[in-house]
Amino acid sequence: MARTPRGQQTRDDILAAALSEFAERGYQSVTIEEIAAAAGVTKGAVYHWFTDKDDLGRELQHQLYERMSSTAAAAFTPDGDLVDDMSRAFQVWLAAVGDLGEARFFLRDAWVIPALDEGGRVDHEAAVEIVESVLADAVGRGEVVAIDPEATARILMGAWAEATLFVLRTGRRAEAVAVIERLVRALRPDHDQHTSSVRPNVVPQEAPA
Amino acid sequence: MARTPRGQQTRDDILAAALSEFAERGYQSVTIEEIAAAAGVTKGAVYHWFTDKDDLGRELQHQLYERMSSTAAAAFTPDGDLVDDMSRAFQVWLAAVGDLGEARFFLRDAWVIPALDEGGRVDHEAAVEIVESVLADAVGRGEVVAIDPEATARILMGAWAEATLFVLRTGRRAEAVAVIERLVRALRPDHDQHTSSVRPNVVPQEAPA
DNA sequence: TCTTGAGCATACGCAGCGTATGTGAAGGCT
DNA sequence: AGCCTTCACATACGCTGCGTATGCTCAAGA
Repeated sequence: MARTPRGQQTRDDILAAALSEFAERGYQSVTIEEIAAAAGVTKGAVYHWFTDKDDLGRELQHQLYERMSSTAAAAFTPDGDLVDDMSRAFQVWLAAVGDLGEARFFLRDAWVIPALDEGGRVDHEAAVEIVESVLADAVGRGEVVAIDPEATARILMGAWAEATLFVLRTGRRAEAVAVIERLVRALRPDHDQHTSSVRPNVVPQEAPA
Repeated sequence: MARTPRGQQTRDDILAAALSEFAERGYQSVTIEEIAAAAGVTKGAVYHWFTDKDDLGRELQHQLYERMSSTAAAAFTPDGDLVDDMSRAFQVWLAAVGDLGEARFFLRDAWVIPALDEGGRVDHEAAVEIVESVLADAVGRGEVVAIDPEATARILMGAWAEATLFVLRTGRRAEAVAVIERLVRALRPDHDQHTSSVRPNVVPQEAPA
């Protein structure tokens, strides 16, 4: 695809311009020519590097996914506490997310770009599978009640996405984190057996804003 | 708008045809002329009853919302148990939802039809406010831990929507209901009172815009 | 019978996407 | 030193689909 350094530069320019426009005005209402103009090239350049508008959108989705998920996925420790891991992953994710426009493009417009079941959703499916396997492990260790891992993973991702938009819209980050943590904590077994090992009293390392 | 019975009939035909097409192939890829053809009329009839494609889409969204939410909202009893109410509301909602295509149109395409913050989302905002007020009441009664009602309502709605799509895709209704119930149960106060000391893991990050 | 307006059909302009084709510059080949 | 090829775009065009402007038809009053 990208061969010469000059070509790579224009390709990056196009992607950056497209992300900016998409974040500001939404995927549908942005024209190829507008993207080209914002990148300082013409339509031909865009169609040289991308087959069509959806291809460009999918590439951007993939880049955003890489940026946000790579750090978030690292927050899941192999045998760590599920609630801690999820809470940390969510906050790392929040830090990696850009502004509200980018998040809306990433989380909402994502469903419009491919035909909804084509190749563009592989990233999202991969993310679901990560959460799913983490949940399955936790279930296996008895840390979490026996609950369908796939259903739980997908539903949690829905909550996750909505929480992201809420934080970016309102700025009330602590509230959203508290809710997410509370929801994940719900997956722990009931306190009937009340083993003291499940006592996650986390000491704050820094003062919360 | 709709004056004569014949006109009302045509208008209903257009709406029915549009919903069918949207559910099958998605909002964007369906043409006005295709809708008109499916309804047995021409484009002129569609533009006689609706100002544009988005207006038609918004009307359908509103109809679907009415159908699904009217029953679900009735499941919330004035001073009932929150977990029971939410669980019942979710199942009533599931029963009112049509097929997967309709749900995808309703839950996914909804964010594309207006400019995302225009008048089309009033239904969704109203639904959020219902849940929010129910939560606020429950918080006031001490039935639910002190938690931001708006954040909780929105995040729960995200989980709710994802659970709906999961059920319609997989048919595993019981699993999804179990997860939803579990998540709502998480909002109840802990039996042992160590909630107030729990702080989320703090990740260094500047406040978003 | 004539008018009026509601309910649609037909025809058209225009934007925006994708394609087909043209062009200049930077290397290789001989 | 000329030539050719390939990359990296630009230009021009056709086509689709939206919205609009206008024309037609029929039923219900006047």
